[in-house]
Amino acid sequence: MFSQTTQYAIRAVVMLAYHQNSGPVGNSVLAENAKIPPSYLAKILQGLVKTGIVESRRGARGGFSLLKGPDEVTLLDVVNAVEPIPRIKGCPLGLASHAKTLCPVHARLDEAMAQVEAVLSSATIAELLSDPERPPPLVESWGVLKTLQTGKRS
Amino acid sequence: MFSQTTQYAIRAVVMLAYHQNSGPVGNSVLAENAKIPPSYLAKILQGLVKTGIVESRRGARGGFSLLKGPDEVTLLDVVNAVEPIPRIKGCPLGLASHAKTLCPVHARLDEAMAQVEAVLSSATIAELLSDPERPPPLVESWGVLKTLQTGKRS
DNA sequence: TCTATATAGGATAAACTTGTCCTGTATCCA
DNA sequence: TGGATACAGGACAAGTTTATCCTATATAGA
Repeated sequence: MFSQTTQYAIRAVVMLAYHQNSGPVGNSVLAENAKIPPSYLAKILQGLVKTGIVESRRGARGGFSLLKGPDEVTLLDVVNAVEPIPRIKGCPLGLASHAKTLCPVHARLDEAMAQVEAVLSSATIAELLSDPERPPPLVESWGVLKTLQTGKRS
Repeated sequence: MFSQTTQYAIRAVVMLAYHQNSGPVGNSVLAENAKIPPSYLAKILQGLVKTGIVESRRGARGGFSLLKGPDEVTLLDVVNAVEPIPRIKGCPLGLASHAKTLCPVHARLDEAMAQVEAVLSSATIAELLSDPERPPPLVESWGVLKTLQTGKRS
C-alpha cells in the first residue's frame, strides 16, 4: 500500500529529525542508520529537497537536514511529497453523470483515502519521536541515539 | 494506492453483481461494460475464481458469475482477494525491541491500513448498488442496466 | 458425435518501480 | 589555491506490474 520509496522517505525524515541539532547528515550515514540502499536514498532525498521538506548542503561537511522543525512536519507531508495519496475527485471512468456526485463505489474508495490522510496528518514527526508508550522509531533503544548523534563526525 | 488490478477487480465484481440473475457473463461482455482490457480481465477473473469470489463455467454459454450473493461480499473481500491490505504485524526492520509493540511510526502506518479495511468492509456490494443518494456504479443511469441485463444473449 | 463457444494457462512484451554507478559541481579547509 | 568531501543528475539494469496473444481444454447444443 505504501510503496518502498514512501517507506524509505519516512525513515529518512525520521532519522533526520533525530539528528536535528547535529548539523547536516551525510547520505551514507543516513542510509546506514535508516537501513536504506545508499544510492537509492540519494534519489529520494533529491525529491524531498525539491518539495521543501529537506535542505541539502554540498561539499565537505555537507549533507541533509530538515528544512522545518519536526514539530511542523507530519507523515502526510512526507508521503505527499514522494507519492501523493490519490484522492478521487471526478469519476475515473469519465462518466458524465458521476462527475458531481461519485458513485457509491468510488465514494468508498475515496473515503478510504481520506481516512489515510486523516491518520497520517494526526501527529507531527516530533510527536512520533516522543511517544512514551512506544519504542523510539528506527532504533532498538534510546541509548543508541547517543551513538547516532555523536557519531563519526562530532 | 489501489493498484490498477485491484480497481479492475472491483469493477468486474460490481458488473457481475448487476448481472446476478442473468446467468454467466462472458469475459468480453464484462470487459466492455466495465471498461477493462479483455485479455487482462481474463487473468484477474482467474484469480477471483481461485479465491472463491467468482465462479466460472467453460464452453458455450459459459462465463463468470458471483459465487456468493452481492449482499455477502464487501469491497474488502474483493481487494483482499487480489492484493491484500498489508497490515503491519511485526517491525518491518526486524528490530527486536519493536516486535511486541510497534514504534509510533509503524503504528500509525498500520492504523491507516486498519482504517482502509474498516471503510472497505463497511458495506456490501449489494448496498453499494442500491444507494438512493448516488448514481449507480459503472453506468450513466439505471436505464442502461436494462441493456446490460437483456443484452446480446437473452 | 461434431462444431462453435468460451475459459485456463503459458509465453511474451511494454511500462513503471526499484536500485546501481559514474561524472559533474559545489563547498570546506589546510 | 589545491585537494578532499559530498550532493546533483543522468545513464543504465533488474524486478514487478500491466497487458497481449496463442494454444489447450471443457461445455452446450444441433
